[in-house]
Amino acid sequence: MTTTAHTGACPSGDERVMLVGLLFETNARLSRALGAELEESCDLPLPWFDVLLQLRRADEGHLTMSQLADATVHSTGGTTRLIDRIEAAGLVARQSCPTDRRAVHVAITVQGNEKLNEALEAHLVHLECRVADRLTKSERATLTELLTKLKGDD
Amino acid sequence: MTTTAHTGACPSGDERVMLVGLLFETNARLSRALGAELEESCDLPLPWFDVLLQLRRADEGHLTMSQLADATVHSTGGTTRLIDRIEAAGLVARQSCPTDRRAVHVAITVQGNEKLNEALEAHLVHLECRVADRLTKSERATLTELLTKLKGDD
DNA sequence: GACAAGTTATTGCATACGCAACTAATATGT
DNA sequence: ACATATTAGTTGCGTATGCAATAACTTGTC
Repeated sequence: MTTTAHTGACPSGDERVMLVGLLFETNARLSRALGAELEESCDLPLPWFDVLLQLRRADEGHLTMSQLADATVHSTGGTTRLIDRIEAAGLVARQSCPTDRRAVHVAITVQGNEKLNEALEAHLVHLECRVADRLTKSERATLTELLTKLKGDD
Repeated sequence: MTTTAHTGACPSGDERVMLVGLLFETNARLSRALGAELEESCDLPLPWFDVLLQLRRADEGHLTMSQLADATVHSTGGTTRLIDRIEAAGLVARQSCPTDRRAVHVAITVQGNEKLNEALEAHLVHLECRVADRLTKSERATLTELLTKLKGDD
């Protein structure tokens, strides 16, 4: 009797299973490529870029650690360490929240803003080859719509 | 003079930047949720599930380490350790390749096959809520098509 | 106003992963 | 044929991250 096998009639090729597999793979390849390119051109890790972007988009110009953790889909513990590193590099600053002494506001610094501008400029170039050359504007709109639905609210 | 700022006219809201951000976020939330559910119901980490799935889909019933690394989008070093763990659990087996003595074939074991069947069954239930409830069959087909284009060949 | 229960952030610990260096085997070019 | 280049896999090392426990604070209830 052999110790291995590759039979099995289970739906390993099921359309939905394939779809999420494809989503995971596409994300992995794209984030790997874009992350390497961003690191190469700007010396900025992708997770740092994500943090800076979330902060710039924030209404008041700052977010709490929890909000940032949720926005970047990290644990709060991971976010603490991530912000530690970005803050040590001078790109963001922690500030005490005036209305809740447990909370910490994270804001982007002037230096962080400059870095983000530089990174966005490079990122857009990379996106040209990796995204715009592969999907038309209307396909991108459709994809945005479908991903928004898929993401859900949780 | 303040040390922080949140101004900046750069295209942080650019349609393409938003799209890849959405892709990353959707992937993170979905893989976190599905991974936790799979771990909960089958005690199987998502990366292990991915490996087993890739092996079952492989033509000959086995893949080399390099093929597996590419299929799962990991480094070869990471794949070595990953297979170490899955092999220690008895779900896959390394075999020497008859035609190339550098290469190692990885095959799914009987036990791995059973585990995969169990996991697929559970996974399909989870996909029902997380995917099928959010996208119609035709939307899923469109999404598959767009992601395939976006993934590219690299 | 005091206490219980929930929330916010940080820390210790464990682990998974990538990179670069290395070894072994194979392919290529002259 | 032999030297060189290429490829396959493993290992050492560094690091990023999640989980669970903890401390500080807030909120709701009586």
